[in-house]
Amino acid sequence: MRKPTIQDVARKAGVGVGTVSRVLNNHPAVKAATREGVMAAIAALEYTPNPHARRVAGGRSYTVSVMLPVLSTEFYTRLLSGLEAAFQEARYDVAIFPLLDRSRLERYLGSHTLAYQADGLVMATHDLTRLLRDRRTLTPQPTVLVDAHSPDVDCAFMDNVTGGRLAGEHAVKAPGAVYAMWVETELDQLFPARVFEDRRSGFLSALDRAGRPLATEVTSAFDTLAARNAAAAVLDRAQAEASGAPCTVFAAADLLASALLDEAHARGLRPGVDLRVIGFDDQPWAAARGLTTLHQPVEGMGHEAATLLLSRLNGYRGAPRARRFEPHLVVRDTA
Amino acid sequence: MRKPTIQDVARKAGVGVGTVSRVLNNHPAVKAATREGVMAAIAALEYTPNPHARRVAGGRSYTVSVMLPVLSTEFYTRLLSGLEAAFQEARYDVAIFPLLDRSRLERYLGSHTLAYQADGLVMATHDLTRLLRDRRTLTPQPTVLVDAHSPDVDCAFMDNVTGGRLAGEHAVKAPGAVYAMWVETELDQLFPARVFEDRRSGFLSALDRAGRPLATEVTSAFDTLAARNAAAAVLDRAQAEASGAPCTVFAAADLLASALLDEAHARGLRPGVDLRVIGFDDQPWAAARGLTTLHQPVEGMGHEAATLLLSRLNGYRGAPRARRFEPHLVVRDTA
DNA sequence: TTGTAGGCGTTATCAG
DNA sequence: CTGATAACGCCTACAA
Repeated sequence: MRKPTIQDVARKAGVGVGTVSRVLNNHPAVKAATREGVMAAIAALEYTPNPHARRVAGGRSYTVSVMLPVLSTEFYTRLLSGLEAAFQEARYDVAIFPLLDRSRLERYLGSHTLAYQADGLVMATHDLTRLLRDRRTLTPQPTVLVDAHSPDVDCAFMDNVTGGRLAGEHAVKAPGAVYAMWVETELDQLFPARVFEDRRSGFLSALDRAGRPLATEVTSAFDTLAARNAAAAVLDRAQAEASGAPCTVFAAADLLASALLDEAHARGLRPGVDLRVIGFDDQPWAAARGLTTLHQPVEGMGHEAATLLLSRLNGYRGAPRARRFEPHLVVRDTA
Repeated sequence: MRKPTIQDVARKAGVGVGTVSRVLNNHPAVKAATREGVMAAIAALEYTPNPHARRVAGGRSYTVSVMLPVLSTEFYTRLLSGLEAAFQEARYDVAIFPLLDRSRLERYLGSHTLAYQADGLVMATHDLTRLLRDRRTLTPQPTVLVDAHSPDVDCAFMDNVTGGRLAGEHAVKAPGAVYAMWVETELDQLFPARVFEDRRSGFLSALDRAGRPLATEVTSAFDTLAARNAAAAVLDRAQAEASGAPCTVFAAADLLASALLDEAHARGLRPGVDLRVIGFDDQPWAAARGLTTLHQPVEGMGHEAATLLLSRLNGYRGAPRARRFEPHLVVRDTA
């Protein structure tokens, strides 16, 4: 029960291996009839080309590596979906390298897999290009950044400043006082990121432009309990300072908004009536709870990053390209 | 600046490629002097063997695949460390496949990487052997289960029943009432796991053997806020039912124990004096907070799983082996 | 448009 | 012990 090889396919289809190879790499110069015969043989034998042999033969391995921080947050799940969809379409496999901690990074740097296996590399959130270059652990291979940007390489990133600005512009449409809840800057010192700083600066600029002050802002860890406490703190302030119009609270992540909704509910406050809430992320449950929030085209960003890399793999030479993605406001019941 | 090949090394060392290959695979039949010369050449050239070529020629790629559920919990980080350490020692690379959702599983099943790249497969927590066999997506390759068990394949697993029992035996050493906090059964229906059921059955059997009743038990989601609420519920009960002796609470996960400690503190209760707390996991912070808890040799389990797989890869044929690992109680201040 | 042959970097076999 | 040399599965000229 050996795995079938290109030889087997050629024999079965009654053609030469060269022809099989051509249909595999859909080379144009193959007669339609021949192609179909080969395809049939491939299907019959359940043949899959051996990527290692492909790689050795001088070509490519049709796999790319993706390095990203901790998985399991919705953002990275969606990002991975976007990337994988695009790569799969182009018949590329993806190898995942989660950067759980520093030692793992070291391990990857010395890894054969990173150095050899992949035809290209996508790095999410953290720009490690310089690090990799210094270590010269890998033959320079096409690289693309996603959810991060650098002038040196292709990148696809989310414009969190714009996201914050959109939230701010929506917030000031109502007369009440404005509050905000932020997330503490990233946990891991090794890989600083600045999404929340960006959201904040966009938000503040919008308020500023409207001549509106920010009443109070609180910062919370990215965890449900901390969020609930922060929500309570905000509502304490808001209720103490209550003027006529309902206040607006911008929660810079839906996790925070969820806690705020819970806390408001516990206090008998009706979101959308007694207070306005604007979230950020548009998590799956947001629609059900009527949360007005910012939707990020995360899959789209992943897809675009993959496309950028694929174009390089197909030989594109040119200056680094930057693709910016904008969140958009989804207005629902809470604001 | 082409990457050096085995040819380059052979030339530089003044030997044949066969010899270089032998030292690479540390074949015994190489004179020490020759070996050193080759090693020197390898170092000088910064040569690294091309795993794809190895695969094509010799049949093995020196990489293994690891399929596991969501990363980012401490347990899996430690598990991965144990696995990676052992594999790295044997000069194997590891490819990680996070099973974030069902669609991703489908994707993996059709993946070249899973089918070709790996010489072996380790599956954590979920036994997907049957699924893979049915799909026959891959040439049957050596497989090992870790944190799960099955009579059909090698496995290394944690004995949670024993862990629960140890907690129970420690709990009944003191006279007060006994309470327990459990974690809701796993979120994802696709991959049911039963760690908490096991911990519970061990715990209950110990109480039973000691002729002691369980006063009250509560179940919580695996999340800090839910845990805090559950902790409050337990303490409400405990304070209402208070007898003379301090009660004992077994929190089946340190996440729960942490919330319990917080809630106790908020109520002015002194752990270790006014109530006893036993956790489970021995998370990094447990020592600092003086938490009595169960330590699991997670890295050891990972290491052993890797060792089992490596022995298969080295040709071991024999009945499936099961390696059981036991948590042990770490007694600190809280109980 | 297609088949044949050489080569990719290693391992494995087989003489010496 | 070691050096040739034939695979390994595929791609890519080159020739037909």
